[in-house]
Amino acid sequence: MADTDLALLLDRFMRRIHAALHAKAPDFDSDRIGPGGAMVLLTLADMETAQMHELARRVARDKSQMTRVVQALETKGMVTRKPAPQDARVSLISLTDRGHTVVATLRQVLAETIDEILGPIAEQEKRTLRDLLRRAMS
Amino acid sequence: MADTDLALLLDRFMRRIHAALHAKAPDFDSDRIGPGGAMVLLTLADMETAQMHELARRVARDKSQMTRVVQALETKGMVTRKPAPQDARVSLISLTDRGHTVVATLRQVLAETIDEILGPIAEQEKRTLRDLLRRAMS
DNA sequence: CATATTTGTGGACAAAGTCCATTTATTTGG
DNA sequence: CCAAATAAATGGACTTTGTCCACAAATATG
Repeated sequence: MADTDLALLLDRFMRRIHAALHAKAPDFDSDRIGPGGAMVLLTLADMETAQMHELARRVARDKSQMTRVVQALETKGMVTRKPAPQDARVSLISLTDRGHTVVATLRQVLAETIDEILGPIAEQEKRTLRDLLRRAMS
Repeated sequence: MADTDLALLLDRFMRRIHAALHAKAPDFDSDRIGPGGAMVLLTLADMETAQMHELARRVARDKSQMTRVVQALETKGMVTRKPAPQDARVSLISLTDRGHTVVATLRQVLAETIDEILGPIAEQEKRTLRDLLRRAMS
């Protein structure tokens, strides 16, 4: 029942992350990847290659919006899109070299930011937190 | 370093919550409170009465946007705004009876939703999760 | 008391999200 | 084997959120 608070906490957490990124990352922001683009890039880094609808499902965004986000990332040279051999309907998205570079710096800034936010809790607990979320979100 | 994943996990979590609310809550949605409005209402329920800028800080939104959100909630009869006695600049926001009712149903739906999402993890662990977040977010 | 600072509001614009229709491929079941 | 259903991706049109800036009014400060 007090689970309700979780929503507030999560919301605040995400917003703090975004605010911090916005404030501290000139690189990140000069590329004009938004939070949306960033999530897609990070997800792609995990998946190596993905179809649009997989991607949309994973980051929980509308597929039409995913089209636009990916298009934006493509014109910035961070992802490529090529047709799948077995199924002509699907496009396979993957990171370019530039994309990987961006992900690397993005990860670094993100890690710093999250570390700051998670200052009050111990190293061990962070691991617990991550594991719990991972299990819940799988 | 692998903290990075946390951002993805949190993002997915929040989006799942929003999607679920959007899908399952006719009440919630017929009132046309958005996610933003909902967060404000929940926060207000915790604070009992709050100044605009406090509220804005707590839910991590721009103050000008907070103005608009609160105005919207006010015209829906969920919050009231009255000038503070000691300082004529500030308005004190608080929930109306209707606001409390909405918060109650909102909490219920939210709790269900989160419970579904957190299905994979145990009761005890949920408590841990909540505590960790609360400590980090304070 | 002049000057900063704080609080809230509003305008104008940019970004994100939502819903619906459409096109092109692929399955499916009769 | 082929109509009909389904799936993948895109685009249009619109609403909601978010951001940045300027400003008015009240209060704090030196």
